[in-house]
Amino acid sequence: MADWAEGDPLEVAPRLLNAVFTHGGVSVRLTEVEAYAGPEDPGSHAHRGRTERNTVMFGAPGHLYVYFVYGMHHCANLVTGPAGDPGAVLLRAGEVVDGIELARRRRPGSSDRDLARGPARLCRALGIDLADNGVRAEVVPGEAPLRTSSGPRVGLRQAAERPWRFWVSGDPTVSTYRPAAPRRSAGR
DNA sequence: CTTCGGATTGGCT
DNA sequence: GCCAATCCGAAGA
Repeated sequence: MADWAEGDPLEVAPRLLNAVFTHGGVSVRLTEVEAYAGPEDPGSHAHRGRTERNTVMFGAPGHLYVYFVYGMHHCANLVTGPAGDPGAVLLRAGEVVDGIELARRRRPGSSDRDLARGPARLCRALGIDLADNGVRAEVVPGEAPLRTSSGPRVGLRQAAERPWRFWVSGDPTVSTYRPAAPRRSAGR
């Protein structure tokens, strides 16, 4: 991997569409991603500065930033830089194009379409967990999609209006958009 | 197809 | 203590 996947995450994110990401014996063609900029992006884990969890985001581009959410799920980002800047792109969904038998075993009961349709599902299908935080990412460019779309990022309460989610228009493996779930107010 | 609520743990204030 | 870059199953249209 090289220059094409490094730099401003807002520029890298659209280029990752149709690229093939391989991990744990499974390959996916990426169909949906989200850009997370540096400390100035209120939606980024890097917004409040460097901590033990997000250290990888502040390191060299080309590595995976993996984190654990909701007490049960993992999500994977490609760190893009630019160097010294904690930019990253969340890998939200893809189509399994190799190693599908292995992916099916990791996600029993799932249809092929749903194997990597969603950031936590993608991690499960590729066998990604915290042990993979900081490892080098294996990504090769693909043909530019005929059409792409962009819109608000999913599940965020901060900076929810920024259209920093990118996907391949009309692709069936793109996850369905859901706004951030409002938290139940106290006392009931 | 849609909406709704529960699961479950680590990170941060 | 509060909350999260989510998923799944159940129930309704």
